[in-house]
Amino acid sequence: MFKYEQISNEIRKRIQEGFYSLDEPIPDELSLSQEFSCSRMTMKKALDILVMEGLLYRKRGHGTFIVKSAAHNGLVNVTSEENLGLTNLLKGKKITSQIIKFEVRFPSKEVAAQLSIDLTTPVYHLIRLRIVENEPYVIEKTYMPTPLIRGLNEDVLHASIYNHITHGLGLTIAGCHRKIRASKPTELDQTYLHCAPDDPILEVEQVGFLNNGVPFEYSFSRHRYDKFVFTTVNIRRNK
Amino acid sequence: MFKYEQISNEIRKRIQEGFYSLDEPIPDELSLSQEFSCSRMTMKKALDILVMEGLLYRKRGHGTFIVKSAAHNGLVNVTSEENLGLTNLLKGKKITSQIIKFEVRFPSKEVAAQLSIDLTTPVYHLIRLRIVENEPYVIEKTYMPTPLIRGLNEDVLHASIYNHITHGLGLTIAGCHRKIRASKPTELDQTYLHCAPDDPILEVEQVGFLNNGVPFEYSFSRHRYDKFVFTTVNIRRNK
DNA sequence: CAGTGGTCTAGACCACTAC
DNA sequence: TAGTGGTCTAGACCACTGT
Repeated sequence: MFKYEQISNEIRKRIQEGFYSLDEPIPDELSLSQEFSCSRMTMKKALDILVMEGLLYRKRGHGTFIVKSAAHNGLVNVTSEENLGLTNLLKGKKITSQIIKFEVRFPSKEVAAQLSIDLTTPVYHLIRLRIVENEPYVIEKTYMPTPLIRGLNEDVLHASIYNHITHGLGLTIAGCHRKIRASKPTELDQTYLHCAPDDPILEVEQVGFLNNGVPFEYSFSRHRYDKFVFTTVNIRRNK
Repeated sequence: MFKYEQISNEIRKRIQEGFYSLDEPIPDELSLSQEFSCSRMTMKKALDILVMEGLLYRKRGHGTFIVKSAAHNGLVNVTSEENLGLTNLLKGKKITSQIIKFEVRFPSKEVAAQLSIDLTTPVYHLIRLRIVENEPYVIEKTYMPTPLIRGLNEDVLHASIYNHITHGLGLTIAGCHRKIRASKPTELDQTYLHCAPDDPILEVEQVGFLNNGVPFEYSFSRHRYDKFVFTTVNIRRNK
């Protein structure tokens, strides 16, 4: 735990508890760096985190302020933009998986391109239905390079692939690129998600990559439209 | 234009032009800071930008590498996460707007809460159909506080509200919070977007806020499912 | 061990804002 | 003019990786 993390955690707590007034700037960077016994650069880095989280904004020559819409509702979009897999997102709920397909294949051109592998590297091709509290939520179609994601078996597929990758294989997930769109339900969707022919689907196409920049999964997740919403926080970079 | 921006632009150009090998790390931070005659902190900040853009990744104790999936396709998701309005997104295309509703009202509880105003502050309530090259693309329902967004008129509504806010009013847009979901088409959607009763809609609920943290718009944009896809890049924060 | 990136410091000057 | 945040420096030590 680094100093700037400790400091930003402390200030986040203060914001949430109403320690600072909403109508005035919080103390300036110099004062705060003295209070926390750190340099101004470290203070700035701590505040940077809260700015990125949408809790604070800065006004040059004026001060640093609390974003009102972040303080007035209880949500406080702390560390949005996670991608830990459904199992970790819905902790506490009973999640099960039905395996619809579990094969090894050569990749199509498209899949090979997305995974940065050649056409002769086998990939897992798997389709899972994810069920939350006995209700179908999402169908995931996933491609993963077999040399990278070893030891995949039915036990893993019934639990959490992400936990297998991070804990079982010791790999570190760095992030993902996503495309989000609306789509009409396919036959597969209707069968497994129990949705009507006119129920829309929220589809997320995703390339996940590791710590070392290697793509490890290319997936299409098709979500029931009444069960999912994707939230993003966009902050403009400093001009 | 700051030094770290110049440097990150130069390195981005190099990556895109294949100046650096994909199999080796790019030069280390000390060498680069010497090449660009800057401190290591500034070099780090320049590289930070490219890491956030998904072009580079770092491996502690090893070096800084180019993300293969970013180099091998021409897309190179540079400065993703923009929110400049349709007019600026689709530059070069002919965009027109049909005004469906343009009223001033007192806000509902929900709208007032999202805009951080009280129930007695009037808001613009407007609905626009945005048409690209003579095809309907999206219906936008927007609420904006009248004291904040002054000078709204039909000319502005037919052009670009975002440009009015930034150039006309001299305000600076800082970012937005978005919720993205799939939805069934309403009567309004079907009428104006010319979509079938079973065509899904991609809805984006958005609170936009200014430089000074004040929310300036609360909107629902309903997109034709065959015209839009939302792209996000998620990078895990340094652990 | 040497080489890398990650953090942190104690200053400096600049740009912008309000008074 | 005084106070703020934004940038930048020249160094330091630490954590991690490979040989």
